[in-house]
Amino acid sequence: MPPAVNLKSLAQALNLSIATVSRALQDSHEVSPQTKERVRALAAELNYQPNAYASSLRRNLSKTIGVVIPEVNNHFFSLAINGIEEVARQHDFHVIIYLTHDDYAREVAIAQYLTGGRIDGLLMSVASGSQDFAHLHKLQENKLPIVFFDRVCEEVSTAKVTTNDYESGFRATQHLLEAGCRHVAHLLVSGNLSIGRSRMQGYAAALQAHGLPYDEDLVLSGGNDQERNATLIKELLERRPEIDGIFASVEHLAIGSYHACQRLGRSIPEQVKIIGFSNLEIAALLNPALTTITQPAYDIGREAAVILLRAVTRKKSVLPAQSLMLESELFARASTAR
Amino acid sequence: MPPAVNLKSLAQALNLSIATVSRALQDSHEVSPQTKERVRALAAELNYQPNAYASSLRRNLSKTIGVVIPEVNNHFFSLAINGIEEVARQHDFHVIIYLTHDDYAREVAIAQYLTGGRIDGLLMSVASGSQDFAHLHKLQENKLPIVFFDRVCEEVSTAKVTTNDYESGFRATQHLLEAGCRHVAHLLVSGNLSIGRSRMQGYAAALQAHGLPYDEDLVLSGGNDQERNATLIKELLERRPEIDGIFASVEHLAIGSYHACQRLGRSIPEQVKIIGFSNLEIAALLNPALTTITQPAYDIGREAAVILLRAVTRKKSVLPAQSLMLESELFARASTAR
DNA sequence: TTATTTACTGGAAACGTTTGCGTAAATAAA
DNA sequence: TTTATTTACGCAAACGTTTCCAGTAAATAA
Repeated sequence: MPPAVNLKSLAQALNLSIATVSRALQDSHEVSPQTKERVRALAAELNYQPNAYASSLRRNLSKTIGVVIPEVNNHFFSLAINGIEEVARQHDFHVIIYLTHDDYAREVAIAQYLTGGRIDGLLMSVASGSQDFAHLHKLQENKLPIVFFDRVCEEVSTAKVTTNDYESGFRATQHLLEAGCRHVAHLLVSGNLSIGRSRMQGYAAALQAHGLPYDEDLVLSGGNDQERNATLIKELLERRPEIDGIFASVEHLAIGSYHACQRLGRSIPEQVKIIGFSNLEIAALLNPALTTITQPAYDIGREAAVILLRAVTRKKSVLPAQSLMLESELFARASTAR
Repeated sequence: MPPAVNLKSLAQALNLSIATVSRALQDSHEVSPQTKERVRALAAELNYQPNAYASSLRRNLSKTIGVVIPEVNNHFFSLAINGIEEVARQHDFHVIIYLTHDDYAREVAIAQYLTGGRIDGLLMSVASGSQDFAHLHKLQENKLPIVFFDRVCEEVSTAKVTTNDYESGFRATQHLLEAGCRHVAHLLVSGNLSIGRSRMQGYAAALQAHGLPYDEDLVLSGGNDQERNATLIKELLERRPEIDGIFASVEHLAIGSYHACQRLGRSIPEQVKIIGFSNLEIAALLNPALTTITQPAYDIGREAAVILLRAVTRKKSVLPAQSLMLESELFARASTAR
C-alpha cells in the first residue's frame, strides 16, 4: 500500500497543521492567499482526493441520494434516471440505485439499509406489491427526506411528482371509444397502486360518459412475468371475443397485447385497437405503430430530483406535502386507427 | 434531532461497553450467548442501523461498487445493470451508477471522484470518445480493482468481459450476403472503441470471404444524437443508392436505419435488408421484425460483477489480465428475409 | 495449593475529516 | 503609548465504528 495522500501527509510536507490544510482546500477566508496556493499546488500534484467517508461521518452529510425503483430495464424508469442523474451531477451529488423488482420484501430490506445514514435523500417509486408502509414511515422518522415519483405512496405525507393519470386514463379510453370500440378491456399492473387506481377511475369515467357499462371482467391485473401476461391476455381475448379495444396501463402490457393478438391471429387495429402508456421511442416503428400515452419521464426524474436536492441542501428533513403534476401526451398511431 | 441510536447509546442502555456491543452485533465468539441475545434484542427494538460511513472509514471498505456506463436508457446497459445489481445484492453490496453520456470529460471527472475511496471496485464500459486513458491508470494506481465489460479498454490491463464481437460482425455480414446483399453498409458508433473495431474487422473479413471489396465510404460513424444519425443514414442511402444491406453495430443505429428507410420510401427487406446488434425485447414486433445479434447483456453484467466482487472480497486490488468472452446469438427475422 | 488456560469484558487508539476555540503577531484605533 | 481588532494559524475534540491490548474471574491442570 502506497502511503495514502491525506490531509496529514499534506500538512507534514507543507509544514502546516492539518486544520490549515483542510481550510485551505475549502477556500476558507481564514487562511492566507499564499498558503492556499501552496496547499492547492501540492494537493493537485499529489492528486489528493478527500476521503468521502471521513467527510461524511464528520459532517453528517453524504452528498448521495438514493433511487429506489422497481426495474431499470424499463423505458420510463431509465429515462427518469437520466433526469435524476443530470440534476445530481449539477449539485455534485452521487446516485445510488436500488431495484425492488416489485417485491415488497426487498423494498423493506432496502429501506432498512437506508436508515443507516448512507444517503441524504431518497427518490422512490413504490413496488406494486406494497400494502404496508411502516418501512417508509420509519425512514421519515429517521429524518430522511423522500420524494415519490410516478408510483407515489398516498399514505406518506411528503412531496410527490406524478402525471395526470386520471385524465390520461380518461383520454385513452375516450380515444378508443371515439375510434369505434364498444368493449374496452383495461390492463393494469396492480390495483392498489395509486396511479393504477387513478388510471382505472379515468377508464371507468370515460365508459360512463359514453353510456357504456363498467364490466369488472374486462379489467385484468398483470404481473412482472411477461410470458404469463401474454397468456392471461390471450385467455381474456378468447373468453370475451367481443373485446375490440385494449387500454394498457403500462408499456409491457401493451406489448403483451400485441403478442396475444399475434398468437390469436387478431388483427390490429381492425379487430382490436390498442393504446398503452409507454415511453418506447420506437412505438412508431411497431407493426402496427402503437398509439401511446407518453409520460414526460425525463422531466419527472428531473423535477423530483430538484425538489429533493432543494430540501437536502436546505437541511429540510421532512418535506411539506406537495404534489407536482406533469402532463402526459397522447400520440395517436395506427394501432387505434378506425 | 432524536438522539441517534448508535453503539454508545446501546452500550449505555445495556450497561455494557461499546466494544462488547460492537462484537455482539458481529456475532463474535468472544462474547457470551446471553449477552449477544440481550444486545440483539435491544438493537432490534430500537431499530439500530450501524453508521455506514463510520464503518467504512474504520475498515477501509465501503461495500459499494461503482458502475460507469455511457447511458442507462439503453437496453443493453439496463439489462447489464440488472445482472450487476443481482450479484451485488447477494453480496450485500451497494451499487452507485455514473453516466458518462459518452463524454470523455465526464468520464475523467467521474474517475477523479472515484479515487476518493468511495467505492471498493469498479465496473466500466468506456465512453466512445475516450482516447487517453491516464484517468483509468490513475484508478489502478489507487488500488481500485476494475472490470471492463462490453466496451473494454485495451490499454488497461485488468479483467474484461465481452462478447464474440469479431465473429458476430462476421456472421451478421455473412447473413446479409447470403440473403443476397451485394452492397452492405456498416454503421458503428465509434472507430476507436475496441468492440467497434472487432465488429468492423468481422465485417471486412466477411466481405473478403465473399470476394467483395471493402468500401470505406460504406462505413458510417454515428453519434448520440438520434435525429442526426437518421439524417446521416438517409444521406448515405441517397448518395449510394446501390446499398441493399445495412449492418448496424448498435441498436439505435438500426432504429435510425428504419427511420431513414421510412423517409426515403425504401422498403425493408425488399430494397434494403437490415441487421443490428440489439437487446430489444420487441424486435419481433417491429415493422418489419428486426433481425438481431443479441448479446447476453444480463449475463455480461452478472459475470463482470462476480469477477469484481471476488477480487474485492479477497482484497485483490489489481486484477490479473483476463478475458471472458460470452456468445451472442443471431435471430433471423423479417428484416433480412430474401 | 499454585500455575495455567479459558471465557468474557472494557479501555483506548485509530480511520481522515471538520470545526470550535485559543493565541500570537500584525494592524488599526484611541 | 496603550488598547482593541483583525489576520493567520494550530490544538484538540468530535463523528461512530472496529480492533488491539489488557484485565478479571472462573475453570482446569499441575
